[in-house]
Amino acid sequence: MLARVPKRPTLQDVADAVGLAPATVSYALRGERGSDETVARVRAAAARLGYEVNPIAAALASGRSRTVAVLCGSTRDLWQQSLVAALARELMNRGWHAIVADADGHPEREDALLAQLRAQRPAGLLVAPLDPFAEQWEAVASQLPLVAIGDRLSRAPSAGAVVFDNASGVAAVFDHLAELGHRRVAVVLPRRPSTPDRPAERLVAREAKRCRMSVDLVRTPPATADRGEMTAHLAAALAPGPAGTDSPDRPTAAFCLTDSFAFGVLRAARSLDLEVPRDLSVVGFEDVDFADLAGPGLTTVDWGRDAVVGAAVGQLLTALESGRGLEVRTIAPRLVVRGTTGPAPTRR
Amino acid sequence: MLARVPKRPTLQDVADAVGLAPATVSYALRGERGSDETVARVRAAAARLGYEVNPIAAALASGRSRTVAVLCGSTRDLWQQSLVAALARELMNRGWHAIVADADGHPEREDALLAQLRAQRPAGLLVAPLDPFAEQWEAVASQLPLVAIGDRLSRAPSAGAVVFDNASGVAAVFDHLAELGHRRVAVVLPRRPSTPDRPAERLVAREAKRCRMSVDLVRTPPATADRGEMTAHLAAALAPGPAGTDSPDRPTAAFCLTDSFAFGVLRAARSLDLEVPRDLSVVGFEDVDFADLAGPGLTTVDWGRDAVVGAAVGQLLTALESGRGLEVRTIAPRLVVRGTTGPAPTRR
DNA sequence: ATCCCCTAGTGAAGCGCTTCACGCGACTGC
DNA sequence: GCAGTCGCGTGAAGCGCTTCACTAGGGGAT
Repeated sequence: MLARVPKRPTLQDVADAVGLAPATVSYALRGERGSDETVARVRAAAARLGYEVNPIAAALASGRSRTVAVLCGSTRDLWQQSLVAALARELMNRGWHAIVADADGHPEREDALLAQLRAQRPAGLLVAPLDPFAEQWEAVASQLPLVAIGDRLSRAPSAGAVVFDNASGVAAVFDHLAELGHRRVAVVLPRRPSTPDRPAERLVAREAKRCRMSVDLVRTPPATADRGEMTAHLAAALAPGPAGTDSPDRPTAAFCLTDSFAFGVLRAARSLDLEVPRDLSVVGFEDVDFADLAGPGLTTVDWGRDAVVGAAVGQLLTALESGRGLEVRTIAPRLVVRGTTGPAPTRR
Repeated sequence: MLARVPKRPTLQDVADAVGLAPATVSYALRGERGSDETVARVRAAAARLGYEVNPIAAALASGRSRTVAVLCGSTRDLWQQSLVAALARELMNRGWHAIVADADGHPEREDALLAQLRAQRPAGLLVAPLDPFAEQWEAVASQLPLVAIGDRLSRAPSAGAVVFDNASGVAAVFDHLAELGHRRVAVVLPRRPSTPDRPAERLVAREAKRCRMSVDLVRTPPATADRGEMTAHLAAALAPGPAGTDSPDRPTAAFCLTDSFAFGVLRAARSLDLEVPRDLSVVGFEDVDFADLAGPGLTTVDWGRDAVVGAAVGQLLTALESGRGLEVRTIAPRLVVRGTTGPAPTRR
């Protein structure tokens, strides 16, 4: 038989202890009303009794809670995994709670998940890379403060966002590759059937033109448990053309819009017997904590996870606590040159 | 001005719709009572109205919730990060919610975090690697179903656990290294001042003896944002001794009890100009999703994250839903040989 | 001295659900 | 035919908090 759970003190207990009404105690603890002296007495009594408000009761009574829902596209993606962990940590540190969900790579599940999350009556919502074009966001954002991370939600003007200055990031990458003499670069991006003409592609096209480079667009299936498919796909895209032609008849650099893809390219390169960076330069576009952990270190565009998390959580909580409005903030990325980029192989 | 949030239907609304008492509806929706016909009618009405129970009100009234708190030592640890993400996903898929917190590497914060989590009145608790010897677990486990992951909580007999059969994992590693001719191995483990004589160390000592190998115990600071400290520490431990002595006067293999440490060793090796696996073999002891992502692929002991998550969540929810007791389950690890281990360098 | 307003504090009504204790009719067994 | 059961359904009491509407008293302005 389990020991009985010791009963926690309630607001009423504190009220009895100080000889005031529960309402007074409630106001005092939140510092909303009451004389300084009363507030002090109430706080002291609460501390003495070990009282803590029951957030569930508070949420029911007020219709609000100190809980934020975090929804992301897939925690199998390394960047998102690290992002979600950091978001949860930051929320916790600020005295809030996170309930997290991920669509696990199935965008069609988003609706159901969102409903499931909202059933918990979160005070706000943080959404990490999902389909930013979906119509639903408009309805959601009009009811619940929402901050998107990575992309502004084009259909939801009232939502806040923390976006990356992709233009400068992409420009930095192309400059870097151009300097190293690369003239043909594979751009690896996710295969997203639903959103044609993505800004990222236009950006890439523009920068490539500026640097006078040709681009192979490689649309890649997402990282699943079985990475074989992704690797094979990338290997096919990076393999040299028919023998006898000018070597290398293939991109000499790969620019991956996700670090997972970059790791995929590294695997593909190994399977093709291409040495990095001698035969192939590889650039990522995130900065998972461990991009520099293994091998020669991945050259990558660092999105500054901590800055992003700070901006997103800070913005949301400020809006929640002081009613200020949400806005779109831009975080400037930084190119981190490590070991996977080098001079383009010279033609023999 | 925001559009008004459409009022959600309540239990009362459903009751009115079917002409029954709220109590009846409540029982019917949970399938606890009522004739089949009534249950069907109630369910139909609920579906028609788009009714969903308000989990907050339910939690307040019943003192229980479909929420599980997940507490871990540090989501900066790659394994734990991936574990937490998988736990949250699994819980969500089963219709439960996760609220997560991590001590961020500060065991002394655990108490406060636990209090913060428990204030949310979770139905159960999932704790990933933290100090399993702490006394507090006893009190916690006696009040709240708790499943530990990675270590059985020695002070809390009523807690469930999913543990790894470390003995067979460690044995496999030593066999593997012995077969490759290694005679001196560095064992890299976390620096945990408070828990002397850890079983892991005894295990290592026993297996080393069995395989007639000598061991350098390397206690390493945890992976912080600045990985320099860790790398330097490891480099010092792996550097050859004074020149002129029998070469290599250093461990020829490193066995890391955490994959983060393995990546640290890889960095240290690079800084020492040791080639892996020619000069130094490296074995990890986890299997973060991406141990095979970069470089030659890390030889590692695979803890089978999905099996672990399934066992932990399954056990906890079964206990919660059907009142069955908790138990200690053991997951057998698997040695995955990849590219970071090879024959010991021969003495010149 | 009068009026008004402002502040501190309070009573009571919920928030939306669960659950206890009970009424009622139908069924069983003798 | 009658007490004892059993299953269905219900009224009402909370769970612990917030918040509205209000009272009482203490200035300041007039």
